[in-house]
Amino acid sequence: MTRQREKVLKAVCSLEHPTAQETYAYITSNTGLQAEDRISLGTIYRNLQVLEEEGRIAAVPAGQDAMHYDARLDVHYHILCGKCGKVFDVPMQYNKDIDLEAEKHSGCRIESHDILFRGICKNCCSEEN
Amino acid sequence: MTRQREKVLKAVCSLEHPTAQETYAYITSNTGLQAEDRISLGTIYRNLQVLEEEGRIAAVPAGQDAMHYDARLDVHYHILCGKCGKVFDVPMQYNKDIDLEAEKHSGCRIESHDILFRGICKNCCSEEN
DNA sequence: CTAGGTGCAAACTGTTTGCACAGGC
DNA sequence: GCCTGTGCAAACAGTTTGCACCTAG
Repeated sequence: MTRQREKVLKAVCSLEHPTAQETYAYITSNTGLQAEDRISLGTIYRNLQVLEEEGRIAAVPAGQDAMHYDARLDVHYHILCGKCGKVFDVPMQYNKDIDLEAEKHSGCRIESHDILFRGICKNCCSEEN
Repeated sequence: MTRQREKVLKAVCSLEHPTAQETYAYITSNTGLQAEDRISLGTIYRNLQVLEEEGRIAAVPAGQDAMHYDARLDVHYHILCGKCGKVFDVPMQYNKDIDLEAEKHSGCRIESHDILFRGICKNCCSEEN
C-alpha cells in the first residue's frame, strides 16, 4: 500500500462515485501538494483497477460515459442524473429473484445484474423550482 | 432516407446488437460493394444517431465498452456475455414497479431503468461442454 | 537487493466534428 | 439550386501501456 494508492482509496471514499479524472482532480487540487505528493493519471487508473480487484472499491458503469467508482461494497443500484450527470446510490436491496427469472426466460447462465436508473436527482429536482 | 442510411438500418436489423464498428464491417464486407456503395465510419455513427432519434432503433449501453444498437423497439433487458462479449436480449417484460420502488427509496425523479445482466450466453455455455 | 509501483509520454479505441463536395428533392 | 447527407481526415476523451526510475519491504 503505497502513498499514492492510499490517496486514491481515500479520494474515492470522499467523493460521490467519482470517475478516474475526478479522482485525479480531487487529489491534485484539494491537498496542499508537496513534491512527494505528485501523482499521475496513469497511476490513478492503475490503482483504481488494483483496488477493484482487491475488492476495496467497486466499478460502476454508467451508460457510455467514463467509468465511475464506488467505495460502498454491498451490491446496490445507481441512478444517473440526466441533468448534472452524476451517479448516486439508490438505497434498494439487490433482488436475486430478477436473476432467477432472467435465467428462466433466456437460457443463459446469469451471474448478476446491474440496474441503472435514469432520471433527475434530488438536488437537480429542487433547483428546478 | 439515403442509400447509406437504409443500409445502416438494415445492418442493425440483420445483426445481433452490433456496435458501430461491427455495423461498418458488416456493410463494407458483406455486400459486393460497388463504387457508389462506399460508406465511411463517420456516416455510420451519424446515421445510428439519427435513426435512434427517429425511434427506429435503440441504443443499448453495455458496460463501458462500445455502444450497441438494437432493432427491437419495445423496452426490454439485455445480457452481456462475459465470454464472447456479445449482447443478447433477455425476453423479460419491463417492470415499472422497479421504478416506483426506486423513486420511493431515493427521493429522485425516476424516468426509466436499464437492467444489464452478466453471465454466459447460451452458445458459450454449450461450447464449454 | 529485488519486486513491484511510479511518472511521463506515446499509443490506442470509440466517437465526434470541420470542411468541401455530391446527390436527392 | 438548395439543403441535407456524405467521405475523409483530424480532433477528442477516456484509458492503457512501454520504459526508465524510484521505493517499500
